[in-house]
Amino acid sequence: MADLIDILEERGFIEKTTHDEELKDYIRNNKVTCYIGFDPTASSLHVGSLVPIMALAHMQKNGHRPIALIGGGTGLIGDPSGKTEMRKLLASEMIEANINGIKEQLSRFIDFSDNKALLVNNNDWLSGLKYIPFLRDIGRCFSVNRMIKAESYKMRLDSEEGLSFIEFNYMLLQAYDFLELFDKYKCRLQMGGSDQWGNIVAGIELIRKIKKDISFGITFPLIKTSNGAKMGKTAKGAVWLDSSRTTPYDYYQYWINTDDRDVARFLALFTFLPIDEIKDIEKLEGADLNSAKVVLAFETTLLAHGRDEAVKAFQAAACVFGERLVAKDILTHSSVPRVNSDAEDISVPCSYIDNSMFKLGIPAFKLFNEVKLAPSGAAARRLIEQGGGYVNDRRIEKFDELITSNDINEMEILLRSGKKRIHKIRIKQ
RNA sequence: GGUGGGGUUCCCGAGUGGUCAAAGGGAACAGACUGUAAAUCUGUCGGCGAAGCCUUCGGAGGUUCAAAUCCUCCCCCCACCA
Repeated sequence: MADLIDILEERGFIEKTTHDEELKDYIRNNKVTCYIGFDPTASSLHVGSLVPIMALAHMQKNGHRPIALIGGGTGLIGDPSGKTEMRKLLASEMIEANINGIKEQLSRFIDFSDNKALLVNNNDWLSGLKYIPFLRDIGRCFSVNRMIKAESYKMRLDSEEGLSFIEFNYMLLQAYDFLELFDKYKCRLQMGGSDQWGNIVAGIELIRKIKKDISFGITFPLIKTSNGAKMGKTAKGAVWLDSSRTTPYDYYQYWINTDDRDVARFLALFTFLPIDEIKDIEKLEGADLNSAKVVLAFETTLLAHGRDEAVKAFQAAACVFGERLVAKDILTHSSVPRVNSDAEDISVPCSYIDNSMFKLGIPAFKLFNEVKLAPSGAAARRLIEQGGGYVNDRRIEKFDELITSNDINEMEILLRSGKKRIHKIRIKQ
């Protein structure tokens, strides 16, 4: 069995582990079951959850059994770890809907067939807990003195907002989850973000106290871009894995715009390309990295949305920004197209507008607002006045310039905002 | 329950009667430069076809020619005390 810890380590997944040596031995010599929890706070996961997802996928690829635990029960409470503010409490119907969305997304990365991986919802065992027995059996194992020293609570304990009792309990519930999975599935390993360290250790100790048995934890580093921004956050909000929230094209573009310094690191974390090939990328500099970014964008889109969407996004980008061929000798395991393709910009955002609109003409700024290239008429106006508005690659000079039938090419008009955002209008007769 | 301090535009945060669509910073957007990168510089950054008008400073009323700013009531947060 391949040495999973080495693989994860090499690819940048590991920040800290408990019992380093015992953990390595355990994984080397056993088919292990391991779990990671996901919060059902939204109906879709986003790029920020990709590290744990990829970690589970690596587990599976190396012959182990991952469990994705969806926090349907704990989601009703909200994890305060490392957060400055209390989460809004979610209604249980919302959570139920979110769980379904998340399930589907996880299945793109992890194979849940034939119990090769499990998906569980902790609501199944948490919602039926009885308070008094829980306090007696589980609560007694926790020292409040220790808990209030936990790093994960520190921020909130120091803050003005404080920490509510319900949140303070979160640690017990997560520890109980681990115990439950240990019992049911012999799951001895929990992984999670670095903010989960306290919760993970709490579970390990609970298992030791109640079961007199050993278990392990691994935390991932918090992945930031070299710019210091959190992964997957843009001004428009998170970059989602759900194609109806973030289109495959935008998803692709998100990765294309990766900072130079992050390309190799992200290839290791967010694709399954062989690490040796990725190491070669580290030698590249400057514009040479652009090919590697194409591969990164292609592979990540492939994982999240499938081959067809990845190819479409690739072609759309070629159409808008010019074709960029990926050299044959880099990242050879990637299936990114490497020869000239008949570029078709099928995944460019597009809307259909009636021909009659253009008979009389429509002021450019209204059109930009209409297709949502600008959030308001005023914003569209500013955009164009500052020279950022284009029709069919021609800069628009006046904000109220009329866009008419003359601007239609083969039943299409291409609008562009700045350098990167485009929108296609197809004409309806 | 008592006392004190707060709630300002996407975020942080100034503003204590007109000069306030509201300083400053961040984020964002556009331009120049570039490689769909970073950094830097410049401009913009509530809405309206832009003239002026409309909406915004926790909520509802009120005082005033004029209210983010003063008064009343209410809601929420925080600290200390009980």
